[in-house]
Amino acid sequence: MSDTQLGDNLLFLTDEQLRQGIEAMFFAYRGFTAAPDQILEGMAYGRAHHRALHFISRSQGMKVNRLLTILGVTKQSLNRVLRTLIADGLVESRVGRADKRERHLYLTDKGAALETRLSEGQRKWVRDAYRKAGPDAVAGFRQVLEAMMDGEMRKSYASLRDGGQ
Amino acid sequence: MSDTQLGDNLLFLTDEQLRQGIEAMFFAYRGFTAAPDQILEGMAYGRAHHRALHFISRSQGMKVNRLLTILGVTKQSLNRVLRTLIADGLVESRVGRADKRERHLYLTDKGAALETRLSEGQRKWVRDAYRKAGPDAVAGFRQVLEAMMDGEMRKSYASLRDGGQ
DNA sequence: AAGAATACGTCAGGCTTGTTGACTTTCCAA
DNA sequence: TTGGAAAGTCAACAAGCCTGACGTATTCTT
Repeated sequence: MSDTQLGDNLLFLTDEQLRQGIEAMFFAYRGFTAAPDQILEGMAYGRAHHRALHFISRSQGMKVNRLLTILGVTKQSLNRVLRTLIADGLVESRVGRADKRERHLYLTDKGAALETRLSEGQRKWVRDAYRKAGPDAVAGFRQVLEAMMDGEMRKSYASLRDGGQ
Repeated sequence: MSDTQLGDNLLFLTDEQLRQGIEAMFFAYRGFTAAPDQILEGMAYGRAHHRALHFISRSQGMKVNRLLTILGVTKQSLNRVLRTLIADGLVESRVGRADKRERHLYLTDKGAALETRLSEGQRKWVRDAYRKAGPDAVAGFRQVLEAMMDGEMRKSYASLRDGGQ
């Protein structure tokens, strides 16, 4: 392979390309969170509540500890969010059958309703973007995102995808 | 086109696929910001400072108003950040030559040094992800991200890319 | 020249979300 | 059985964002 060809093949790794990618990620993430944020606004809940609802919905009966790992925050931080969701009757916390230290989290009907409302805005946004970009672009998108996770996150991601507890 | 074929072609738009995309975006964004966050940690600066440094670096002489639009925060919020950066000698604010109401922002050598240090960690992260995924995936990644921005952001994004002021 | 509009800065106060530290309850193993 | 580890809770604090109101300098408009 000649130097010129090598150069051409690696053009997508120039600092300028990387900077553009970084900025694209920044702007896209804002668009990505805008829809649910808007619904949440003035609702006494925030993005943290949305995230908790999303993952509990995704994996009903999930233990607090697993949610902690997935969200990557301290348990104290999660606890405040969880406390309000439980107090407001959106989430139910059941003591573990085998191990009574554990708490298993479930969405109530009310919680599921809000989760659906929040997710639908976001899914619509992503769906429209996917449709515009097309299936091949989406495949690439997913590949790069997966490569961008660190080891722990990739595990969480895979376990959710595969329906693991 | 048969129903089966239609179904196959649109499989990337199922709710499950969209959910996975949403989760991938969430986990990847965390990986994406982890490197600079770690450097910042214990440094009296936060992610907000990094963002300001990044965009000032990208477009030296940028007006406060433009930075405000790009970041999508209130002027009070930006001002707190800017004030400390200027006080610490990382950013210089020069009165506009033509219009003296304007302030043009520049990175000092010290500011540029920190910006480089922060960006390098992030660029390395993105570069490694790009390399793993390959050029075609990166092209798709960029396409989807651009489709995921809203109108205003896409303008900001394009103006930065094209070196506009 | 007078008033409106623009660009920027600042004070005050509030909310969400993250942190650390100290604590209880429960389980398990020496 | 006793001590350590694990799961979860309560309290206090900080970062970072927000809104609202106000102040100042400059420029545009009439």
